[in-house]
Amino acid sequence: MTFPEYLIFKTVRAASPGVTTEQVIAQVRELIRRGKLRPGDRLPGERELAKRLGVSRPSLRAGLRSLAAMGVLETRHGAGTFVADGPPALDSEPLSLLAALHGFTPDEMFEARRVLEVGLAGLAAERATSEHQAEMAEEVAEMFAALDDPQRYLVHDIRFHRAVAAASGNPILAALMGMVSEVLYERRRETVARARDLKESAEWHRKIFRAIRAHNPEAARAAMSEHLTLAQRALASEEIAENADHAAPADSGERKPEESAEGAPKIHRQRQRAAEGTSMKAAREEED
Amino acid sequence: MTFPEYLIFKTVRAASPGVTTEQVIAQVRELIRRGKLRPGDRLPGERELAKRLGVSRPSLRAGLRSLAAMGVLETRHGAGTFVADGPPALDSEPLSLLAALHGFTPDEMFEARRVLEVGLAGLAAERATSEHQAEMAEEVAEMFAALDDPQRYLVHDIRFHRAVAAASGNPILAALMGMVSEVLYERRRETVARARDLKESAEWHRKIFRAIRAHNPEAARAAMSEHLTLAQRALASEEIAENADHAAPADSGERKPEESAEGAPKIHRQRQRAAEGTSMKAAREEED
DNA sequence: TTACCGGGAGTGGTTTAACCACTCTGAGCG
DNA sequence: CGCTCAGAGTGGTTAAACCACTCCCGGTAA
Repeated sequence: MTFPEYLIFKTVRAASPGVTTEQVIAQVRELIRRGKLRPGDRLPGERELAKRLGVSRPSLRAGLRSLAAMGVLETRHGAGTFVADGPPALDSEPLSLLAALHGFTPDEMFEARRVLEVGLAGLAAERATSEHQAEMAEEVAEMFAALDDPQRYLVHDIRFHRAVAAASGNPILAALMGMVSEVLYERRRETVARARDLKESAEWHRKIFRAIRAHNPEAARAAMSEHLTLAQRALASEEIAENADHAAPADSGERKPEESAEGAPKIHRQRQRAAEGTSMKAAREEED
Repeated sequence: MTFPEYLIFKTVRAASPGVTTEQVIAQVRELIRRGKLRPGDRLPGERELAKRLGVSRPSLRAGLRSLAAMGVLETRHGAGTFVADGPPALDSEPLSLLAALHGFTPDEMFEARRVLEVGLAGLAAERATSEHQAEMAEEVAEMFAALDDPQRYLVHDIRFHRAVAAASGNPILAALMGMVSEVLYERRRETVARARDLKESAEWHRKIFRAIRAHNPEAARAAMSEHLTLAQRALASEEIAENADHAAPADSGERKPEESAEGAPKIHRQRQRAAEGTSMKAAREEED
């Protein structure tokens, strides 16, 4: 007896510019902006929604997929389509691919992270509540307890920085920091086994925590900056050691030779004019 | 005579987990990470690509659409699908929707922007080349020349900040700044007509420029911070004036009454467990 | 020779209709 | 009372066909 009763979704065909799929996106986007759709909400089924909007199901699906790639929607096979909930977060995948596409260096990534985290540390020192302080203290303690287990240490390292971000009270900066960090951690997970000097790292985290607890923004910023500079240096040396093991793999992959006669371009190269549209997607990690 | 000669794209059906579409995404992602696909490259046609990967065309399209929503690909009707080129940029749409979804305040957005731009200004002061300095000087001049034309002023305002970002030498921070700024400018475009005190704003930009030219990071950071604080205050007062005109529209939209019998939920509300995937999309703006 | 412009080939965009795979729920059974 | 499993409803995939748009190339006229 499902009835098209309260029809928030109205046919969108009339007087709408652009391609059909764009209309679907625009429709859902407006519902979100108007507050009609809130985190956790479940959308009507694709068949019904397509009927209501006056578009075919594949077109509807294309639109929903774009929104899903943007992190706005989540689809669960067999269950339905939902508005993303959970803490505000931006997908790291677009940034990761952007990095691969334009050859961002780890140093540039670290620099971006330092700018963000130093700012976050300063804000956290101004605003951290006792709850946030307790969370940071907890993670610092866990780090000291995991000095002999790099993998476990890394988990609490990440959580500490996440706690600082939360304590800053600025969800946008926190989301940006998370996005950048995730890309960096992708690389770090591979070399973390070689991590050394965890003790010194833990000490720096404690220093940051104490400055935040003391509500001393300048000290917090300085400590965070110093910590990240050291971490960057440590990571660089680890990767040098890594590359020393198996001779520089660089770009030569384990891809089959696959005859590439003369410098023939693998793909038609062709210039294009500027345009629009983008999206991103990534995998979330769980908390133990 | 198009021949499947150098087949970079190999069938992906064998031993691949997850849904079909994900395999397409993973395949293209890997090609990008391996450097086989570079900005500006044109992908094979959808029909051929689908055949090579061993998936149906709709599935292939779904994957390509996700990547397009992430900003990695660009499709042009009648022309083809291309790897995004141009300056590294992140789509602002996901952030914009995230803001609508979680109710970010303009103050929070401005704070995020200040952290980013103050950092960028500091880096620019350390590294700006004479070309970058010339660009900034040009925009400052244009701003002074457009004091009586808020719309035109705004254009050069945006360009100045973009120039500073470019001068910082850090494309990641520049992309993040652009993403945040774009969301802010969406709102500002509406109230810019009321802009006042453009003279003072221009003076601050000049101050920032002079600090960067003098390679004085601290002065550049301070000037940028002050400028943004003032801009934030000005925007706030503009919006107050704006709301004073037409009585607070707030949430009540011009949507038809459309019977919403009893507080019935418009959409089935239903909790869900944490998951993954996201995406975003937005429109690029052109240069005059 | 040069400039224009028309058409066709090839591209992405859309639709239809059907089937598959997964999830959730509730009726029935133990 | 608790478990199980079948069914309904969900998103995921495929097929084949057609439409709309771009681009380029060849013919034509200046």
